[in-house]
Amino acid sequence: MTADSLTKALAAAETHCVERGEKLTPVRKRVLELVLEADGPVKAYDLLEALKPGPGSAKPPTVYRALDFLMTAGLVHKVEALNAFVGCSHAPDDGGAELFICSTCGSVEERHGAPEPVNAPAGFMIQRSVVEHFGQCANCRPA
Amino acid sequence: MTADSLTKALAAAETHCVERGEKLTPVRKRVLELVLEADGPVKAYDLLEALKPGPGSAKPPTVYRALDFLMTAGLVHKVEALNAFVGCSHAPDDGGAELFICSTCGSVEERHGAPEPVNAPAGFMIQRSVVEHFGQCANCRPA
DNA sequence: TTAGGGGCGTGATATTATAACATTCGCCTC
DNA sequence: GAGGCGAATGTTATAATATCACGCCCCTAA
Repeated sequence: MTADSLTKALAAAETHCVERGEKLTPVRKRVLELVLEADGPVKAYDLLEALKPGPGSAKPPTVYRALDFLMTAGLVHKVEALNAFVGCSHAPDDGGAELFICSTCGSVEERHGAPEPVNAPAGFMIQRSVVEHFGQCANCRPA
Repeated sequence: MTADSLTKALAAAETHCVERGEKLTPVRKRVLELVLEADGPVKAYDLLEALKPGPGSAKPPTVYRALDFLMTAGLVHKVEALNAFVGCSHAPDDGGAELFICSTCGSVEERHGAPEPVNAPAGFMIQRSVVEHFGQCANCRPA
């Protein structure tokens, strides 16, 4: 992500939060920035490291609270299979996304609006779906 | 799962392993049994507790090694979003399954053969997919 | 017999995440 | 301005999940 688009994304995130009646505080904004800057999924404790140039502040709850907020706001997704986090590249419209993660270069592509599963159990009401595909992206695909 | 079908499942698992040139050792068999007995996803450390009636044996690596083996053999699936494990209810044919997990009663339904995602990035080659749906099963669904 | 490998025991430690309580800050009301 | 309230954050500790590293035992094949 370029510096320019990063700035835009942060501004858009701020607007999005305000519309929801919430605040994108400095800590939250900084965490979002770090997640967006990364070129792939980021670990919570890597964020924690990045957050503390100074001596004291930045303990685990700090980063987990920020991540929780950002996930609830739809600005960040958790990659469950990696215990890592990625920035949401779409308009933060809904809660669910389909992720395509390249195991070679770490890039993540995000898709929304996947169809309902065709073979769900009868009467099952889906509330949240985790869909993560791991493999090789076009660039990393072996010839 | 009834005691009878549990016995059958264990026998089938044993056969399956032998066909693959592998051994369903007592530890592995006991772990599989515990996973199958449970009526929902099981945590590794709960298995660990269940494994040690005696004083010494059963440390984390024991159960994780057994789970790794069983997952590789296709006998157990990991629920990534829960860091928990479920027995495979199908013939252990392939590596991927689609899971429907009831958040109320904890029951898990498993489906195989989901269609390829319709909107994958161009050229992306999927190697492994994690698909987990959380919600309410027909029995637990609010009226 | 003697390696060699697989499976497992064991102790230590790494990694991921949360609980519980204190503090600060803005805001509203009185 | 004083006081109270709630949201956000700081802080300490600990829980929960997972792996590393080493060594032993057993089997088997040369």
